[in-house]
This record gives sequence, structure tokens and C-alpha cells, in this order.
Amino acid sequence: MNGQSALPGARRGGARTRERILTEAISEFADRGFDGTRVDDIAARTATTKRMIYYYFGSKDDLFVAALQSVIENEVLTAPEFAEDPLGDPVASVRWLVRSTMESADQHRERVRLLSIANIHAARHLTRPNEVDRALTARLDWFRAVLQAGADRGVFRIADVLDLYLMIHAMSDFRVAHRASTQALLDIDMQDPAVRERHITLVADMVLAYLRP
Amino acid sequence: MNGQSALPGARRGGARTRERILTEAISEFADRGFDGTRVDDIAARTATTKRMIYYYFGSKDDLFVAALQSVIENEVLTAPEFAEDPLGDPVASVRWLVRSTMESADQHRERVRLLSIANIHAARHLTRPNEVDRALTARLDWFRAVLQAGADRGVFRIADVLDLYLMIHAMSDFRVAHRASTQALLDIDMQDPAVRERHITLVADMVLAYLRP
DNA sequence: GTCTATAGATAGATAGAC
DNA sequence: GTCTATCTATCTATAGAC
Repeated sequence: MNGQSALPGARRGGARTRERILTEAISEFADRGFDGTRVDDIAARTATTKRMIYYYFGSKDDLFVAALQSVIENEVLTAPEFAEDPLGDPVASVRWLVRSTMESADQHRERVRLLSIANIHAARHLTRPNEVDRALTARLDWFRAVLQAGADRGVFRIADVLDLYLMIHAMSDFRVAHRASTQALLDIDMQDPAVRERHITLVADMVLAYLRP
Repeated sequence: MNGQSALPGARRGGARTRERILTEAISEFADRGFDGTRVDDIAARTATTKRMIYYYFGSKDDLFVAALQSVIENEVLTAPEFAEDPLGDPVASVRWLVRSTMESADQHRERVRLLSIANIHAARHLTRPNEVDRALTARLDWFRAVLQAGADRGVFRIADVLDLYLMIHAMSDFRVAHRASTQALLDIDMQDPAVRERHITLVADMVLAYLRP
């Protein structure tokens, strides 16, 4: 809008640079962990220099905070809309939740790995933006309504929605975060789509069997 | 105790030094991750110097390999003997397996964290000593016999022993490895013994409900 | 087996011009 | 907003005496 840095072209250029840095940072952090990642390497993978990383993000820590927040937001915001009416078929709704959670973990490998890395550092990089908070609350509310509808109709027993949600996520994330050791110790290939389908069915069956009155 | 290096006193002293290094390495690696750990810091926590770490372990990588192997062996070797006869009560046997797996993860926090860290680095540090292999095989054989006994008696359906074992471990390890983020995101305190008991019951109920024909 | 001292490389972060 | 050049600290690993 003026002759200096606020021009649309400059702003777009800046935004693109910032985004490219963030993209490469996510990839490097996910592959090498926080301390294993070199700021120089991230810069080398972008079209710019290291100086821009500090210009936009201030520090390596803050860059990781931004990377973690980005992948979480991205997963939450691209999550499929609830395909099932919580007042419709409770069994189909639970199956849908399990499938979408497990497929989402598989598709957002970097979110799973970054969260795992953040936990090693006591999650000091973890923030919870309002958008994420809202999406999480909405998801839990939906799940609660599903369980309530099932209980009202006598097809589900009473269950703790938070604990169930936690365990579904535990099994989903573990498949991605512990891929290497599971291959080495149990010889299970979690990248195999057939194995994934088998696990989706297993987890859905476990949850539904638990919920049966 | 003596003048030279081959005397028993020296051997014991050396073994103690090596063990002290390993103990502190496990603690530091578990707290800070592989690249976040400083060899100097490990040395500072022992009664010796950094030089001894290289004398005994050769490199930081090999020290991590030894640390990971040590915590895995330690957990496997201190695991409780099968308290249940696989040909006895299948339901009680499954409950016992779930409880001992989940309590073991809680008690061997460093094993869980080191394995999580190893997975970030594609498990390149993970070895599988014969002793661990034998214990794992014995455990799976026992679980398979339990499932078979249950099926024979018509109280269990046919199930994949490996997948079930995997999911029990997923839920056990996740509780420890993702403690920080679960506290932040879902406000669940997994260090609370009451919560642990709730989760042990939940997981056992899920598995047993799934197994019901 | 244990120590002091240090090599050699590289990390995160910044100065300052344009 | 972007670049080159560089500071300062620190890291893994080793040399070499005892």
C-alpha cells in the first residue's frame, strides 16, 4: 500500500518465505528431533538464508513452537467433518471416529512425530491455540453425544468419554511414532495398508465390544 | 586396593565405574533425548571423567545403544513371572497380562522414553539381544496359549495374538511417553495412581470385551 | 584405568549493509 | 526483507602422561 515493505508483492514474498521456512523446519524437526536439527540445514533447504529464520521466528525454540502449532492446526483444520449424525447410528459413529482418528495419524506423520519429540522435552513447546481448543472440544462433545445416544437406546453402557478418546489416540499415534521399533521387535509393518485396515478394524471392534452393555 | 589393572579390586572398580556411567547416561538420555544430552554432563554426574566414557563405550552413539539395551533387558529380566497358568482361568490371565504390562511401563519410565527417542532416530540404536528375544517369545507363547485355552473353552473368540499384544503395549507406553501433552491437551494426570488403576481396568475390559465370542 | 589438556569442527545467534 | 560475514560458545572426541 506504500513504497516500502507493505507492498502486496513484498508481503506475499515475505509470507512465502516464512511459509517455506516453516515447511522445511517441520520436515527437519520431524526427521531429526529438536536438538538433532540444524538451523543451517533448514536454511539450506529453503531459497533463503539462516538470517531469515531468526528474522521471522526469533529463535530455534520459537521455530519449533511454530512448527508444532502448525502441524496440529493443520491436522485439526483438515479433519473431515463429522460424517455421522451423533443422534443417528451410535455404532456407525464410533466406527467412523476410530477410522478417521487412525487414518489422520497415518496421514499426519509429522504431527505425530513432532508431538512425540515435544513430549521428550516435557511439552514445553506445546501451545493450545483457541482454534485447536475449539476443534478438540467440538470433537469431544460430538463423541459424548454419540455415547449418550447409544446409552439412551440401551446399545451402549456408560463410559468415560475422555479415557476412551485417549486410548483411541494412543493406539493411533503409537502406530506412527513407534513404527521402527515395532518392525524390529514384533516384525509388524505398520506402513502396509492391509495392516492399517486390520488395526482400524481391531480398534473399532475393541471399543465397540467395550461399549456393549 | 592394588597396584595394577588386572587385580580383582581394579576389576570391581572398573565395573563399578562403567555401571555408574551407564546409570547416569540412562537418566540423561531419558530426560534430554539423544542430541540434547551432553557427554560432559554425564561425566559430571559420575565420580570420573569424560575420558572414561570413551574408554568404556567408544562413542556417544554406542553409549546410547548400551543404555537402551540396558533398560530393555532390565525391564524384561525383572518382569514378574507369569502369575497365571495359561491353562487355568483365561480371563484372569488376560487381566494379569494387561496389569503387569501397564504397571511395568509405569515403573520403567526410562525404558519407555529411551525407546521413544530411539524411534525418532529410526531405531538405529535398537539391538535385540538373545535374552530379550527369548523373553519376548516366551511372553507371546504364553499369551497365545491363554487365547487358545479360552477359545477351546468357548469363552474367547479367535484373535491375532501379535496385534492384541501390540495394542496393549501401545496404550501402556503412550501413558508414559505422552504424559506431558495429555496433561496439557486433555487435562488427564497419568501420574495419579487412581488414574492408572482406572486405565488398567479400562484396557483389560476393552481386551476382554473384544475377546468375548 | 584414570587423569589433564586440547584439538577440530560446528552450533545458535547477531552485526550491519542495502 | 534480504544478504554476507562473523562472534562466541560449546560439542564430540582424542593425545598423552601416569
